[in-house]
Amino acid sequence: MTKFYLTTTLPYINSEPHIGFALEIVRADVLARSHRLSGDEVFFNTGTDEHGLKIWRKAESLGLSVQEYCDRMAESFKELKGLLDLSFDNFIRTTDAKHQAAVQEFWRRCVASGDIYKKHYSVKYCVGCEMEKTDSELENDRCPLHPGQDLELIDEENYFFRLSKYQDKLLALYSERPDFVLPENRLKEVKNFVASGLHDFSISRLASKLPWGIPVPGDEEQVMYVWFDALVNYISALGWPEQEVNFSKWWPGVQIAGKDNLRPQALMWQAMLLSAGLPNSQQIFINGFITAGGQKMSKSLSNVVSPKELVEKYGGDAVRYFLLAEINDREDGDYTEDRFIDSYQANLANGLGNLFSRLGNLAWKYGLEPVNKGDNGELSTKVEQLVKDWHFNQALNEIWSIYRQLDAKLTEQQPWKLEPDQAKACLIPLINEFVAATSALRPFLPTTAEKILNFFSQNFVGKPEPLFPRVDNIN
RNA sequence: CGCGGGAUAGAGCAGUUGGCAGCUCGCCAGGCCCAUAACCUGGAGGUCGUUGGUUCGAAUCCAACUCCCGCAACCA
Repeated sequence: MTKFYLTTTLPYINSEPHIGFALEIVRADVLARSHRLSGDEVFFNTGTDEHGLKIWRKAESLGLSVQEYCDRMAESFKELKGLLDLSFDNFIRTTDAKHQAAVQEFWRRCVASGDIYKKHYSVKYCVGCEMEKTDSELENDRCPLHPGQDLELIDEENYFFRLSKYQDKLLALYSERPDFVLPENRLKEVKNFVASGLHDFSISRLASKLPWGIPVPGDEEQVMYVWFDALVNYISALGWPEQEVNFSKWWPGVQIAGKDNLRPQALMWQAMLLSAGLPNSQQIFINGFITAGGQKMSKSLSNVVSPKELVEKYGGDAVRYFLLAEINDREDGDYTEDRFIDSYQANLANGLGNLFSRLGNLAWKYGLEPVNKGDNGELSTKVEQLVKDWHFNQALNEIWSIYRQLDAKLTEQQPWKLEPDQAKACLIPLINEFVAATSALRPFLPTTAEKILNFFSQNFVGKPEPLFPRVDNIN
């Protein structure tokens, strides 16, 4: 039995779940389910990233205590499990005591490797924005949003991580393992970036300015910067450092992340692991973004799509289907409600749903015997392999091409015109084929696949219920 | 010469090693009537962003160019 550890990134809880995170966790879920079905032992981790100034301020603006705010948001993210039918085994919060202790131990290990040092750090601060500004954010050395105000210079002492030390080791890692980051152009991207030279980065803030963070061991005046804190979750979730056995059983694992997370995951985190003397991740898959009508989703454009609203309207499997079948596996994908509806109507209502009704009705009318779970070895092997290579679009295409063939065969063979015995003889192979194809569908649309398999594996006591109502009946 | 992605039928996209341009939706015409007014068959519709090169042959390889979109370090 093979062991398989898979984790999403931890979404930052400054806002409600985003459709982009739904994409990430649904893909992870398909991979986890697929591994379980092939008999692997799976540990699937997700959770929430809860520290940092933005969270602190957000809670303040809502008049909540920061802990209360975090608790509410963590609940909101946990709701995705039921809504999207997710099968994660662990939900970690970076405010968990166990995680905080692990991060502090991780910090000590990096200190022991000589990779953490203190230095003065001067930063430009815009009073108008109440934000630190980097040079790249400035125009003519002024904040573009508040050009009338002079920037303040703040001189602060922070801890830095010696990222520059790991340039060669990271480059070696990338060349030794060509599938370390997928898709390969993302590996190329991070490789180029590392080759262009790395600078050390600040990993702490003054506690007086940032009260919501994990204390730096041995320095009460400083708290850790959120990235350093959050990345460690991938191993603290496994019980590191106390549960040594469990940790080495699962780590290294596979990570999935959005393309904005390429550097933190494939670069910073890997350098941190090297510093702490731990093995690098096994593989990192980078998702593209979902645009809304071709535009980047952002709060200022108020075009952010909520996965929860979509699920409430169309159902969890419908949302899973759209994300898995219509969003490109390797590049950005686009969402519009029209696109969603078109796909839903064609593939789920008129496609799979209607085919199920056709076959289900005929099975009931002709009083067929229950069908044992059929097997299409060729199809399931192919689909399994496609999933492991993160080709979700193509995997679903393979299954749907069987469904289309079955629709055509039914129309061609017209069992409803035959004598009962002949009709049965005609239907049985078709239903077997349908059940076998649907068996391969289980990791993608677990609820729907289960309904179909259950229907055909029992005595037929009536007409089947529609799986996906037509859109005109939803609104 | 900052990094990377994209440009293929009205729309959305596939095209793995170069070998007669495909899929889904939409549209038109037939068929079927088991089924969620669903399903099936056929058809119309493309100088594969531009220009040049390699080749018997290029959407595919090479070069230059045009347009669009992300990112450009402490930003989930």
